[in-house]
Amino acid sequence: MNTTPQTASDLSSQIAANIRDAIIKGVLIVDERLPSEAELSAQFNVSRATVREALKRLAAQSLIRTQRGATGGAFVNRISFEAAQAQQITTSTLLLSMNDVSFETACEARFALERACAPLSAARRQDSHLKAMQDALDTQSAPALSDAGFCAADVAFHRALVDAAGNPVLSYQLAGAVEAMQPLMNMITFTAWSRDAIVARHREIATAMTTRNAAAVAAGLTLLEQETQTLARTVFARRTKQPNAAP
Amino acid sequence: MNTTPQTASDLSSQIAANIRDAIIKGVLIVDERLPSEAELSAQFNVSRATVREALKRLAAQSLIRTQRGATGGAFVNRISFEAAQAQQITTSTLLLSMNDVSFETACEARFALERACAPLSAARRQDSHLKAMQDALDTQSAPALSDAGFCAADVAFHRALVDAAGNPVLSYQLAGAVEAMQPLMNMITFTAWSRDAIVARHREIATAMTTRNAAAVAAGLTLLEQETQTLARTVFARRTKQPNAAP
DNA sequence: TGCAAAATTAATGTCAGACATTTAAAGTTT
DNA sequence: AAACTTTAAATGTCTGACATTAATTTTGCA
Repeated sequence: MNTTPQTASDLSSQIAANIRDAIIKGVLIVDERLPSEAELSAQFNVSRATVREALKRLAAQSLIRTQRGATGGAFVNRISFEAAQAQQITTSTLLLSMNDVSFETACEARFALERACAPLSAARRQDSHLKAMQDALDTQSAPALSDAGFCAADVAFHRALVDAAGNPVLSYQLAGAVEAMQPLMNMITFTAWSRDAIVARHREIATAMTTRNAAAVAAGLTLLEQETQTLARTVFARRTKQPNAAP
Repeated sequence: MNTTPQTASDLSSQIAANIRDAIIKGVLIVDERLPSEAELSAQFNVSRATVREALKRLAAQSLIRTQRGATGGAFVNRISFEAAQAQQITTSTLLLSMNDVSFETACEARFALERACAPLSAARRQDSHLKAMQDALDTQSAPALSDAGFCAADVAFHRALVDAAGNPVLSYQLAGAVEAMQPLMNMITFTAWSRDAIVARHREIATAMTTRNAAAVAAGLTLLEQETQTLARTVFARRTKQPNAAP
C-alpha cells in the first residue's frame, strides 16, 4: 500500500506519519486511546510541543479527536462519511481553482460520474428523493433568484439524484465532483433563456426518475451536459472579446 | 459555500479555520507568503506555539508548505493532483475499513464509477495505456503470484483504464474508489479458477479498448462486477460456516 | 577590481518548564 | 443516599530560550 513515502525531515511529520501508519495498519483501532502527550514525548524522545504538532496534523485529517479532562486524551477517530465528504469537497474545490482546470474538463468529469449513478438511482429512488428534486426545481424556477441561488439549487438537485442511488460510497465519491463545480458554475451569468433550458432538462430528468426510466435519466444528463458546455463556451467567448466590464 | 461551520473551542483550530477561509476565498493566493509566525502570533494575540499548531493543521491538508531560512516562511500551496489523490486514497481506505461498508456496496460503487469512464477511455486511450493494461495482465497471469500481488496488478489495470479517459479530474476522483477497494479485495483468497475468470474478463476489456469499442468495455466491466460479487459471496459464505482457520 | 570566505540575519524547528482549564472520579458532609 | 467538595490527570496555552537553515551582506585577499 501507499504509505506516504515522503521523507519528512521534521520530527513532528515523522511522528505523525508513524502514528498514521499504525492507524492504517490496524495496530491502533477505532476509539482506542493513544498514550498521553507526556508518554508519547517520552516514547519518541521529543518535547511535548513537538508531539502536539504531530497530533494536530492527525486531527486535521480527522484521524484522531482529542478530549480534555481527567479521562481525556487522543482517540482514534471513526471517520464519518460526513467528515470525509467535507474534506473531499474542500480539497476538490481548491484543486480545481488552483490548477486552472478548464470548465470543459471538470464538467465532463462531473456528468460522466453522475451518469454512472443513473441506473441505480432510477431503480432505488424513494419519494423523498423525488421531493428533494422537485423542491430544487421549484427554487430554480423562481424568476427573481440570484445566480448563486440558482447554482445552489442546482447542486441540491444533483445531490438528490446521486443520493437516490442508495450507495453511501457513491454519494461520498461524487460529493466532491458535484460541489467542486459550483464555483466554476458561479462564473457563468445565466440568462433567463439559459435558465429555462436548464430547468427544462431537469424536469425531464425528474420525470424519468419518477417512472424509473434509467435510460432517459442518462440521456437527460447527457443533453444537460451538452447544453451546459455550449453555454459555457458562449459566455467565455463573449468575455474574451470584451475583456472587462465595470469592476 | 460550506466553510467548515464547526465551532472549534480551541484557538489553534480557530486560527487554522481563519487562514483556511482566506485561502478558499482567494484572499491569499497561491505561492503568497503568510506573515511569519511571530507576526501571526501578534495579529491573533496568541503565543507562537499556538500559531504553529494551526499551521501544522493546514500543512496536513496540503494547504500550505513551510520553508526554513532567512527568506523562509509559510506559503500557500498549489494543491497538486498527486497530493490530493494521496489524501483521498488514505481517507477513502480508512472510511471503508472503519464503517464496515459491505463488500457489495463498495464493489458496486467502484464499477459504476469505472463504467462512467468507459466511453471516454475507449475514445481517447493511447498506446501507453494499452501497454500498461497488458503489463498488468501479464503479471496477473503468472501462476506463482501472491494474492496481494494479484490485487496490486488488478489496481494497476483499472487505473490504466481510468487514466485512459484523459481527464485528470476523473482520474483523481476515481483513485479513491479503485485503491480503497484493495484492502477489501485482499480479504478474498483467489483460487486458480477464479483468477483465470478475472484475467479472462480483463483480456476482453483490453481487447475492447484496443478496438475502441466503448460498449464492449462497459459490458466487460459489468460482467467482471457480477463475477467479483459472486466470488465474494461464495468466499464470505464459506468463511461464516467455518469461522476461523488456524491463526 | 573581483571573487571567495565569513559574518549577519531572519526565519522555522525544537526544547524545557510553568500555568490555565476541563473533566471524571474519589472523598466528604449532611 | 444524595449533594457538595476535593483531587488528579489530562489537554490547552504561554514564555523564553536555543538549534538549524538558508539567503544576504560584509569582509579579506589575490
